[in-house]
Amino acid sequence: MEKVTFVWLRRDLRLNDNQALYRALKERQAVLPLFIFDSQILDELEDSGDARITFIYDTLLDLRKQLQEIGSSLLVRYGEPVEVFRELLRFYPMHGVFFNRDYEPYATGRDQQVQELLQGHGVEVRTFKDQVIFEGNEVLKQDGKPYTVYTPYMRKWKQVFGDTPLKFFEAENYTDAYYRTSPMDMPSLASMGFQRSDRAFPSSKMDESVIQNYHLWRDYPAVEGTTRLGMHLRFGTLSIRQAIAKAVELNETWLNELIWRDFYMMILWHFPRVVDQSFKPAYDEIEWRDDEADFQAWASGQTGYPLVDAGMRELNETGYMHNRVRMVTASFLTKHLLIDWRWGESYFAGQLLDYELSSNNGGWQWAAGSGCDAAPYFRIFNPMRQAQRFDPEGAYIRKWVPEFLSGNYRNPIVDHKFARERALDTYRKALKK
DNA sequence: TGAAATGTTGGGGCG
DNA sequence: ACGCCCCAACATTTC
Repeated sequence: MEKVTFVWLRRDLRLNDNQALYRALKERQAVLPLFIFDSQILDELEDSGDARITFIYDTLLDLRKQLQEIGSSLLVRYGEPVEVFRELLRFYPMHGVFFNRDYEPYATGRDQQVQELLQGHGVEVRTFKDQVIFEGNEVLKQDGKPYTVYTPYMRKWKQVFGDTPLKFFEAENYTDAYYRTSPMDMPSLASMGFQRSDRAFPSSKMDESVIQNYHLWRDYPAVEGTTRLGMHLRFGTLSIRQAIAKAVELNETWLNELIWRDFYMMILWHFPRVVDQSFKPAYDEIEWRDDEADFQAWASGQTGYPLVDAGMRELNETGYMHNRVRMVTASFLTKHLLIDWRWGESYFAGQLLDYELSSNNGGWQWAAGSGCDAAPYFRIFNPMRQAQRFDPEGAYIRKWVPEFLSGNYRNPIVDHKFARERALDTYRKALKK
């Protein structure tokens, strides 16, 4: 049996412009892509109908089909990755395992264990940069330390990026290097404890007119003015390099948003404690109210503030929320209701199809004021004013909170002026300690 | 990638 | 013609 080189796919679910796959195909023979449904991650999910699992599953079916058309296949397993590799070592003579680096704390620990296991068996492991343009140590301040403020980071990022065109990892010409095999079975969704979801997923195609007008329309939730590509960047069904190239060509504002993505991934990699601690430690002195009933009202879109409720209902029904509204709902939970940002972050993590730990954590800590380069604590969104400015016709609110106009809408859960002053008092008290 | 409170200015009504 | 007041509009400060 010939020696196989595995390419372990994780958050890079595509066959083209995928650095690990490209390098394996170019440098090796008998390359077999592998995906592992990580039971450590899946078992933590609360909803057995989680649409993201269906999305991954259907994406894998599609990749397997593409691979079968060229005489290869996709190996899919369910379990703890270290155990899966231990088993694969018994069945396959391995030449190597290639994969793209992941920067989350859980993933780095897991990948380290896998690497040790494989190297202990004499299998070469090679890892690559693929899901970001610049990794944590590639954009640093003069003093060699990481940036913790976005704007100077963004300037340096652009300086390092320069003006040479991006190189893509075009793999089409190397299909002979795939492992020849008959079609392989995949574990069923049911066998992993999941049911199929019928939720609609956004397209991974980049809409040029949306990108061109991004700076004009991105703040209006009633308008289809954002790209909705977050999910595809999360799972790698769109390459970040393709997106960056398009942004450089068409829209600076969108480019800056993509740089936020690198920024927050870099922050998470350098400061993994932000996963459960405030970037600014003083903010962990805040006496959160943590009121369960208020949290439920917020989560279910029953706060009596139409823009907040519209956002939460959009999230609950579609798995998506417009970015402007994410800021408003997050500000409302942390400031008006004085509920710990971790509660909100965790709720978004469970609902958002495009959920990405680094960005979600960064965004929540930004809203709560606890993050690096966060909004100062006294910057409190007025949900009525935000609605006036960004949904002036009320089209977004009408769509998600139809009873707002018919007069059956509930009273606000808390008075704005009162909640604002309560938040200021509570934050002030914690921060002057 | 705020909003509210406070300060300043200037036009117009009016005695 | 002038001073006074009101208040909108804008600017600055404060949270």
